[in-house]
This record gives sequence, C-alpha cells and structure tokens, in this order.
Amino acid sequence: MKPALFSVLCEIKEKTGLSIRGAQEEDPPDPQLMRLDNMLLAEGVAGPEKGGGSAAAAAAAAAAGSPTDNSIEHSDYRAKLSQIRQIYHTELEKYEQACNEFTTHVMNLLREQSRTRPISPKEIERMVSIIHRKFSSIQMQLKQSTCEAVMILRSRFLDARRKRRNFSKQATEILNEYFYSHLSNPYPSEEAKEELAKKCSITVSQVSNWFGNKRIRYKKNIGKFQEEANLYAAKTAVTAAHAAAAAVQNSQTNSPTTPNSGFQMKDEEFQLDSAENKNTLLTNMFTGSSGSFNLPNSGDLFMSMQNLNGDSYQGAQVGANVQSQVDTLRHVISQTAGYNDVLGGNPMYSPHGLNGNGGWQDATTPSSVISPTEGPGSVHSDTSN
DNA sequence: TTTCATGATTACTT
DNA sequence: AAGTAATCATGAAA
Repeated sequence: MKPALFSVLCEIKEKTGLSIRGAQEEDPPDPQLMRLDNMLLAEGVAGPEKGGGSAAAAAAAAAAGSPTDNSIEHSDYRAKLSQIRQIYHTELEKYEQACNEFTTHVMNLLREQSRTRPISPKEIERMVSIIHRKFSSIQMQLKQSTCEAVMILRSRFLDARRKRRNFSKQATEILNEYFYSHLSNPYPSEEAKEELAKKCSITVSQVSNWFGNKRIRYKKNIGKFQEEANLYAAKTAVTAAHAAAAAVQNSQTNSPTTPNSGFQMKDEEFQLDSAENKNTLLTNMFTGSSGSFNLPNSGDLFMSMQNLNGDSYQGAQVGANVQSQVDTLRHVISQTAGYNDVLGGNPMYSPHGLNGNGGWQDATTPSSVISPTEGPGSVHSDTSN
C-alpha cells in the first residue's frame, strides 16, 4: 500500500513541476544590502574590532569642528558607537544562529518526511535558500536600523546645536573670570584661547564662540551684567590683592586693611595667567578710548594710567607690579576709595574699553543705537575726561 | 507651558 | 581669518 501511494505522489509531483524557477536562486548582490554593508564597514560597526571604530569616530570628530578637539564629545561618540556595534554584532549572531537552527530543523523535518513523500535534493536546496533569504531580509532590517542609529548618532554629534549642553559651572567661571579681568580688551589671543579651552575642557572654537557671545551680549545690555562684573571683579581683585601683598611684602607699606584678612577665596581657582599680557591690558585700556598707546615700559604705563584717571591708588594694596589686575583693582579701589561714576546710578562697574561706537577697539561699527536703558558708563569712558 | 539663558550658526564686515 | 549682529535651538528655571 505504501509504495503505491508513494508512486502516486511522485506522479503528482511530476505534474505540478516543482522546478518553478531555479535560475533565480543565485541571488545577485542586492545593491541596497551592499550599500548598508559598506556604510557599516565605513562607520566601523562592521569589520575589524577596534581600529575601524576609532577611525570613523576620529573622522566624525574632525568633521565636527577643529581637529584638535579630542575631548568629551569624541569619547562619548566612540562609546555610543561601540555600543551600537556591540548590539549589532550580538543581534547578527543571534540571527545567524537562529537561521542555522531553523535550517537544520527544516532539514530534519524534510528528511523525516522523505520517508513518506518524495523529496528531491533540489527541493531541499530550494527550501534552504528560501530560509536563508528570509533571514537575510531580517538581517537587512537589522543593518538598516543600525545604519539609522549610526546616522542619528552622527548627526547628534555633528550638529552640536541640536544637542547644546551648557558648559560646566567651573568652565563658565573661568571664562567669565578672564572676560571681566580683560574687560577692556576681551579678545583672548590664540594661545590664551587654547589655554582657556584646556582649562575648561572645551574646544578653542567654543571659547571663541563664548567670547563672541559674551562680548555682544555684554555690550548690548551692560546693566544686566553689572552684578556679574562686580562679582568677578571682586574675585580677581582678591587674587590680585594677594599677589600684590606678596609683591610688596618687603616694602613695608602698612595698609590699614590687609587684603587677605578674613576674605578667603579659593585663590588657586581664580588665579590668572599672569605670564602673558602684563602690558597688553594696560595698553588696550588706552586704545579703547584714546587711541593706541605704545609705551615701552610697563612701569611708565602704570604711572601714566594713574595720572590719566586722576585717581590715587593706594599703592600698598595695589602694588607696583600687578598691572594685569588693574582693571579689577581699579574697580575695587573705587569702591573703597570713594570713586564715583560721573553718571551716577549704579556706579559699580564701568566698561573702560567700550567706546561709544559700540566697539571695544576701534570706532568702526557705526551702531549709534546705544541702549537708552540707563547704562551706567555705557558711553562713558573714564579716561576720556 | 512659558520665558529666559546660552551655545552654535549664519551672513556680513573689516 | 576673526569679529559682529542677528538668529536659531535647546536647557533650565518660572
């Protein structure tokens, strides 16, 4: 009975013709798949373990900004990428395994069935290839979503605007510190920018951005920044006072109020890069409002500044060699020595370097719209009178 | 949710 | 190339 049935089945099969389209089997490399593979390879998700990943990350970082920023975002990017990579690989392995399992399962099934019905090797082959195709389409989905993830990651990191993070408090402190202690000329040199970038763990271009924003915003609404200016002025002044105290320690000028008495601030945190621009600050002070001065001797400079301002400095507190702090010192001294802004109002801090034309250095920008909102000293430069 | 602060970008200018 | 002014987009406080 059984052989008879078997032969019947064979006959039926012969008629239906199983070899429907065998030629289609050799799957031509899907261009879409190729594309995905190439991309994954290029991004370092597929391919060799670590080398590709970091290379791609480096490329991405380089494209993001200046080539010298090897900071947080870089490693962050790398970490996220390797995470994607790991997920991708485990998923891929899972699929592979599942595919193999399923294939053997089907094979076993077919083998079992081959006892009761005729199954040609071609049929088995076809079955297998169908399974493989199914799984590879799943794989393709995996690859596609991985690619998407990488793209999103990249765009997140490349388009930093989208993922704007505020700088750390400390970084802002440092930047503000510099800004207000160089208020007369808040244009850090390239080296200074690099230094600041390092200190703040940000990029040089971020420092430039910050100063660009700060300058413009400060200028736009000086009143708003008064408090901040005072705060940082005081901070730097303390540092300066310390330095001054140290500088004139032997000159026995008995100041009535010792600067460091009961006024402890974390000096180390606010110490200024005293090395460079000892003179630039002063010179720039003058260039800000009265043309460019090029005095060769910083001591002379210091003296001439005193004269120009008509203020008398308490030399004991200031010290003869602390030019880099003149800006802020002058402010502090103005408070203690009864310095009053001519315009009245809130005479706490006046922007020495700002000229009436809306520029720090030259009167090139013709914006005559100085905000009328009581900017004490917005047009006032105390060296001009 | 609205509003303000702030880092980044863009179009110009110098 | 570096700055300015305006603007965008997001983070955080209200």
